[in-house]
Amino acid sequence: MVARSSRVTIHDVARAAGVSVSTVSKALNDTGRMASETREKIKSIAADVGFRPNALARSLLFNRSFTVGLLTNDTYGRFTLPLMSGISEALVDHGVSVFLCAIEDDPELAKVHVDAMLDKQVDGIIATGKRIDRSLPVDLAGLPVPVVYAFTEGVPGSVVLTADDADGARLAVERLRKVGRRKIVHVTGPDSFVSAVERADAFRQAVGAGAVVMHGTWTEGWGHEAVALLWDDEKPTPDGIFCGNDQIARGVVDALRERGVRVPEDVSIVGFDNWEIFADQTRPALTTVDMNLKELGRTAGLTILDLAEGRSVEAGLRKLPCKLVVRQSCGGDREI
Amino acid sequence: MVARSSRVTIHDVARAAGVSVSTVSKALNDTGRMASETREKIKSIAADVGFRPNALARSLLFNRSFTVGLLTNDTYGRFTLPLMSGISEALVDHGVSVFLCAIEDDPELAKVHVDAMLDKQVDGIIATGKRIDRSLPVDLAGLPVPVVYAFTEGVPGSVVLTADDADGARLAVERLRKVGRRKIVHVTGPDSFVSAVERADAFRQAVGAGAVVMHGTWTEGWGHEAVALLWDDEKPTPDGIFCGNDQIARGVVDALRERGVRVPEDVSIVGFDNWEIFADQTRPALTTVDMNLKELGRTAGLTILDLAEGRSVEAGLRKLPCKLVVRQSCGGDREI
DNA sequence: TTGAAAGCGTTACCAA
DNA sequence: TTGGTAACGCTTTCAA
Repeated sequence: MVARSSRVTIHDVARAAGVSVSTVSKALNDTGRMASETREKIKSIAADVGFRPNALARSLLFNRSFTVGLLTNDTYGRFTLPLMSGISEALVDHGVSVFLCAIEDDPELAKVHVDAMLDKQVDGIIATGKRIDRSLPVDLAGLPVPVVYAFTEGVPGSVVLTADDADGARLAVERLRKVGRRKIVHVTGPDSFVSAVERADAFRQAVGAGAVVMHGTWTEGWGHEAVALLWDDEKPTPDGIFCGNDQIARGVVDALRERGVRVPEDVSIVGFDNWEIFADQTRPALTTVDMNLKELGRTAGLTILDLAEGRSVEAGLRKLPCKLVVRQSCGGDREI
Repeated sequence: MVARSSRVTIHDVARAAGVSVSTVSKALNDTGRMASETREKIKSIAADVGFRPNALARSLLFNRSFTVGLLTNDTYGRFTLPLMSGISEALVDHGVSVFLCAIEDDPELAKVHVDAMLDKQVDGIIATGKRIDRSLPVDLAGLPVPVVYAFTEGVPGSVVLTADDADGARLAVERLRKVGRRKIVHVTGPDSFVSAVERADAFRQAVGAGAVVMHGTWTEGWGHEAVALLWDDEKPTPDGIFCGNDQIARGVVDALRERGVRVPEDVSIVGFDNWEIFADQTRPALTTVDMNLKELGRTAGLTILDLAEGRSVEAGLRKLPCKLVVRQSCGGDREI
C-alpha cells in the first residue's frame, strides 16, 4: 500500500484555481505563454494554500537531486566544520542541501554511506579528511557522480582543493620580519606530514641560510619541550617562533611565560590554524595563520556544482591562499 | 527537456533477464509469488549489472524520503558534532541520511533551510543548539513533519532531549568525596544559564550546608581568577574543585600549578564536558563529566524515526544521564 | 507464475 | 491561451 501525502500538491492548486495542472506548473515556473492575469491569480492562490513543489518529484524528472554528499573522517570536526559551513553557504543559494556523513576510518561504513548517497542520487560528493596526504578508506573513483577532494588525498586525475601551506609559512615569516625579528625558528609537527614539510620548506626559503626547523608532535607538550631545548642550550635564543599549529604555539607561549620570557616583548610567536578556542584563550592571544577553510569549502561547493551542471573543471591540485590573523602574540598589532 | 539517467534502471535488469519490470521488482523485494529459481536468477543478474533502486522514485511512491534534517546554530560544533555522530550512527542502519544545516542565528537563513528540507520531504527534523534555555531563531511548531529538540529549547508540548545536569554534578561530587575531599567548591559559568544553575543546585544539595558556588564566565580566565579569589583569601583553601566546564578547569589547574599547589595531591579537580582537546592536554589530564552527547544523538535519531513511522512518543523534557570520565586531575584513578 | 497498467508529483511537449 | 498526455523510476494491484 502506498502512503498518502498530507501536503498541498499542484493538483490542489489546480482545483482551487479552476485550471489544469499544466497551467499551474507553467504559471508558477514563469514558463509558457499565458495571460499575466491568470498567472498572477494562480500564483496568489498557490501562495494562499501554501503550495511548495515536491522536490523529490522534480528531482526524478530532472535527474538532479539538488543534494550533495560530504564525506569526512575528521571525527573531531576541526577541519570539517568550517568547510561544511562554506559549502553550505555557497550552495544554499542554489537550493542545494548537504548530506554529512562521518565515516571514521571504517571502510565498510564508508561504503554504506556512499551507496546511500548514490541511491539518493546526490549530484556530487565532496570528500574531506584530516590531512592532505592520506586518502579516505573508500575508493571514490569511477562513481557515476562528480567528486571533489578537499583537504584529503584524491585519486590521480581528480580535482583536489587544499590550503597553500607554503603561502601560510611565508605570511608568518613576513610578519615576524615586519616586527623586527631576525632569529626565527620553526617548531612544528612530524615530518611525516606533507603539510609540515611544505611549511618547513617554505620557512627555510623565507628565512634563508641557517634556518632552524624542529619537528615533533602537534601537541602543547611539544611546544613546552621545544622551548626547553632552545633555552636550556648554550646557543643564543630565538626572538621569533613560527609554530606549526596553535596547540604547539599555546605550549610555547605557556612555557616562555613560566621562564619569565615575555611574549611578544622578548619573543614573537605566530601560530597556525586560527583555531579560535586556542588562539583566543592563549595569553597573549595568538597571531596565527588561517587556512581559509570556509572559503575552501565555498570553492569546493561551487566546483562540485560546476561539475554537476556539466561545466568542465580543471583537474589537479589547487592550492588556496592563507591569511594572517593578527592578535597579540607577535607584537606590532597596534603600530601596523 | 528532461535529462537522461546514465545509471542502471530496473528496466535494464528486466531486459537483461528477459522478464517484465514488475517481475524484477517482486523478485528483488521478496514480494509476490514466483519460482524461486526465477527470483534467484533475477537477483543475480541485478547484482551483475550493478542495479541499485533509485531512492527518489521509491520516496515519491512511499512518501518517505529516508532523510532527516539536523538544524543547528552551534557554529563551533562543540555539541553538534558528537550529536550528529550519534544520530547518523543510529539511522544509517535504517537507510536514513542526515542533512546538516548550520543556521548561525539568522532567522532568514533558518527559514530557507527549513523550507529546503521540507521541499525535499525530510521524514523529520532534529533541532539542536548551544544551550538548553535558548531556542533556535525559527518556529518549528506546526510543521508537517515531526520535530525533536536536542540540547535546545523546544515549544510547549514538544519532545525535548537533554543531558541531566544535576546528575553530572552529583557524579562529580561523588567522585571528589570518594577520593577523600571534604572542602569542595564549585566554579562555574554565569547564573543566566539554566545548566549552570541546575548543576549548582545539585552541587549544593550534594555538598550540604555551606556549599560555595562561584559564578563567572565559561573561560580559562575565570578559572585563574577564581583560584586567586580562593587562595588570596584568609579563609582555608578548598581541597576539591568542581568546574562548570573543561575550560574553567584548565584555567584552575594552570593557576594552581603556578602557585605551587599540586593537582591532584593537594587539590582534586573535576571538569565538565569531556572536551577531549582540553581534557587530554591539561596537565594533569582532566577527570571530567561527559554529557553522553553521542548517546543523546542516538536517542534523538531513534525518536525521530519512531515519530516518522507513526509510533507515539511521550512529549516533554527527557534528561539523559551523564558519565564520569576518569583521568588524573582528581586522583584515585589508580586505586579505584 | 507472470505481466500490463496505474499511480506517486512534477514538468514539457504538442495539439486544440 | 490553455489542457491533455507522456515521462522520470519505482511498486502494487489485478488480470491473464
